[in-house]
Amino acid sequence: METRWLDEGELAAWTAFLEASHRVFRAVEQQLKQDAGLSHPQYEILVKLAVAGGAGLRMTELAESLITSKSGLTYQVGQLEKRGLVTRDACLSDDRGVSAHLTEAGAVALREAAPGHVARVREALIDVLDRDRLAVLADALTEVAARLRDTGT
Amino acid sequence: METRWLDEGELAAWTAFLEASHRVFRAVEQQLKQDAGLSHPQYEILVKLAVAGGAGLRMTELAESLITSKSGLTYQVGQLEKRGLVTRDACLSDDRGVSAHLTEAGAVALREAAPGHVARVREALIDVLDRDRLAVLADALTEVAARLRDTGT
DNA sequence: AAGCAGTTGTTCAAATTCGAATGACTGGGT
DNA sequence: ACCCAGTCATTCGAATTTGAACAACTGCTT
Repeated sequence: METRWLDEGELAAWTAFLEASHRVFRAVEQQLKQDAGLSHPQYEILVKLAVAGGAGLRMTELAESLITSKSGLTYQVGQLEKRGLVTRDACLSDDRGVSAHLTEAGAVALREAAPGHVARVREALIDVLDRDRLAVLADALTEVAARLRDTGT
Repeated sequence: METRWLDEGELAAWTAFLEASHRVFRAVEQQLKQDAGLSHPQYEILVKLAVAGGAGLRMTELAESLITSKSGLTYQVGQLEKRGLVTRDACLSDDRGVSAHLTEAGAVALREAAPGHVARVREALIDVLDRDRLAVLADALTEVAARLRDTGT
């Protein structure tokens, strides 16, 4: 099959996507590490667990929602557990399972980290765009994510 | 200062950005590794060097355009050099400098890898969006990238 | 109730990433 | 000519990531 190369506009879109993603992640990562001593994956784990509430979350659910490998998650949760921000408990309904919970210290750490993180997210992405472009961006990327999610990617 | 939390739309945009980025990178990474035996960073190095042509590129220039650390680049270029896809030569005008060049084998590897890569990029991002949304996306992310570039991030 | 394919989470080794430290060199000012 | 702050690329160790292999368990089927 003949390759359909990217035209000028398409290439610009791809390039911008690459550069923006890298730079935004870098900016966020740096802020969190510096001000809260957390990596972005770690911060995301805390957020997901906070949202989940008392019930906690299974490791697999957590790994899927973070789009990371299971082994990577095991490692990161281990790190957070060492610091006392997270607990791992056996699952009642499924002996194979493990569910992670936010500790009180974890909730505190999240509360303290959140304002600086949100500020950086605004600075790097949200506040750069006007309402309309942001809406289109959200819509477009939601669809992109959804497609890949369904593909099993 | 009082924190300006993200409203519903803003949060949706940030979430979509996170998920889409992760999934797109993952998809691209997987395709390249599987079909061409290259990591995405490695592929990008080959592309930049191909564009640069005979003159090659300084390590620092390369690192900046790839948005990676210099030490990370040294490692990856080392890997490519081992495989004979890239050469490192002393810089004539600056004895500290090193410039990287694409070898004939590197050019071949790139030619062979490109079609599959482009196809995956289309599938994951470009072809998911209509012309208008793609244009807005490109425009928006170009600005996001530019801001962070200027900030030194 | 026994088998079995599939799921769950961890462990392991290998690959990659980063930042700090290093050694070499540049360029301009004195 | 000499110094000195700054740049260049690499090296090093530590942290992180990944996939494959593994052991334990589920729940369906027979």
